[in-house]
Amino acid sequence: MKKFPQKTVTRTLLYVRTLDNLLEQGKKFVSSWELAEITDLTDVQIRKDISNFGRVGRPRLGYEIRKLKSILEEYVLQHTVHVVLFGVGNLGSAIIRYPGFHNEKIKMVAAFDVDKKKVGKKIRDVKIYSFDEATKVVPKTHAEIGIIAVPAEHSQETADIIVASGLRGIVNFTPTTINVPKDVFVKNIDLSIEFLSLFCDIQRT
Amino acid sequence: MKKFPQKTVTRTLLYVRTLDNLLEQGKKFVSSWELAEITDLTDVQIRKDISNFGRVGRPRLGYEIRKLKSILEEYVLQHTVHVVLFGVGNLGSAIIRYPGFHNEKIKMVAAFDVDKKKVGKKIRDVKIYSFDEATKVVPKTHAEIGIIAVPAEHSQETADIIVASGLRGIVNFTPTTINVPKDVFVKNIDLSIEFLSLFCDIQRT
DNA sequence: ATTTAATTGTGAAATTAATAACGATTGTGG
DNA sequence: CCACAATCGTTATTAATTTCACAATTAAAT
Ligand SMILES: NC(=O)c1ccc[n+]([C@@H]2O[C@H](COP(=O)([O-])OP(=O)(O)OC[C@H]3O[C@@H](n4cnc5c(N)ncnc54)[C@H](O)[C@@H]3O)[C@@H](O)[C@H]2O)c1
Ligand SMILES: NC(=O)c1ccc[n+]([C@@H]2O[C@H](COP(=O)([O-])OP(=O)(O)OC[C@H]3O[C@@H](n4cnc5c(N)ncnc54)[C@H](O)[C@@H]3O)[C@@H](O)[C@H]2O)c1
Repeated sequence: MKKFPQKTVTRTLLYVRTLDNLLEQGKKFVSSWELAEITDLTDVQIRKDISNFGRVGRPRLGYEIRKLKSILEEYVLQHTVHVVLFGVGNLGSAIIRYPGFHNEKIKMVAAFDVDKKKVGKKIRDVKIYSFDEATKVVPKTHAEIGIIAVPAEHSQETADIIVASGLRGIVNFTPTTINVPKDVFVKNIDLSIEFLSLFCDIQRT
Repeated sequence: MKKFPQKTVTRTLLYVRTLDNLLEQGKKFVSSWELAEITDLTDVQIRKDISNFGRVGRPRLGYEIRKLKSILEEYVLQHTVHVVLFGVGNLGSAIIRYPGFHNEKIKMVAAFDVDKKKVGKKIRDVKIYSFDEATKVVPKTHAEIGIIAVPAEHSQETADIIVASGLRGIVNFTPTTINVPKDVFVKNIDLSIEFLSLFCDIQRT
């Protein structure tokens, strides 16, 4: 896999999502300008991003949606991502029920909780295991990413279990920074910070 | 409010969160190096960010935590942010119950749903109103930010209601791009894209 | 009082990302 | 078949951000 600007990767995933929608609407071609309208970016930005993946557009017509989508996916979506969830509380339950995590792109394959009342249950075909079973169960699921949705004070021990289970990616919803070996990638999603930074944007105008 | 690099603002909010924790632990001083360890950034980055707000550190000792915190907050946390929620489903219910949205920094003040069974109920002291009441209720709450947590196909109409209610900020959890006037700020949180981009990071190593 | 070592603060360099400018291509209509 | 206008793709330019190098400061040790 060649390496592209990090931002390009994120936007490319947005393009794929958009192209999916356009396909559903029965459209065949789309121009960089139209994509810019939909995604709230600029047409130049979009052409620049796409140019990373080769010459795929046709002057006067734009991009053939199906073709563009398949080329982009080749670079950013080689195969299904399998995720496991740690902490089936308020947030975890919502995530486990999210249809966006039960499709051909992302599949949730197992969940873990310390609460004995939850262990053994199933939500949306996802079985809930005890935390102790993680290092044994996770490898069998072929998961690549673990989600941390436990109380903040247990985020580090959960991260340790995730690492011990062999996962290389973590999405951390707790408002804490976790320590992991440097070959493990962490994406922190701190909702409070998102809201506060948006508020700063508003104030500064 | 002066304007600082956008990235600096986000990190500053992270520093404030970290300083809060250190204070709770009873610490008095912290060095840029220690902050770097905790936040997983570099010490230079941290000093550079802080230098935007004046000379606050002391060589040989580091930063006095209480003082640093109060200076940073002066720039990024003038007062409580009030938020209202649209869509009290799986995700919305989790958010409404999140303690992080019921403190002196962020306060959820109202929720809205079209489901008659939910309207009139209360979760965590937050009353659920009907969508029709939004333009009347929201202004009374002094809210600044609206959250979109309705099914994706209703995101645009919800955005329209939020704008009509006079809010200048939107946090959009649906996997769609919404159209709003240019003086309204939108923060899109697309979990699927977060997961997929993390997966790209993993693959590229 | 002087030295030393740790630590901050900052201008300059390097990197990364976005924007602009413009040439190249090609479907369309005459 | 030719001119035209729309659209892509690429190179150059500018802007934002991070990293580097090092001077300035000062608490602590002697
Ligand atoms: N609720 C939200 O909308 C929201 C939003 C942003 C961030 N968060 C963060 O997500 C995390 C979970 O939030 P929540 O509202 O779902 O909390 P919750 O208390 O509802 O759920 C926590 C779950 O983790 C399990 N758990 C408890 N102790 C555990 C341990 N030691 N190890 C493993 N699992 C344990 C509990 O059994 C429970 O099922 C918290 O850190 C919170 O700060 C929540
Ligand atoms: N569940 C998750 O963890 C999750 C994660 C990421 C994104 N999302 C997105 O968040 C949104 C909500 O997800 P969810 O799982 O809570 O869905 P949900 O179906 O559980 O909840 C949707 C809520 O919105 C209300 N609603 C329905 N139609 C409405 C309308 N026209 N106007 C206003 N409200 C309406 C419903 O009554 C319901 O309470 C979706 O767009 C989803 O894609 C959800």
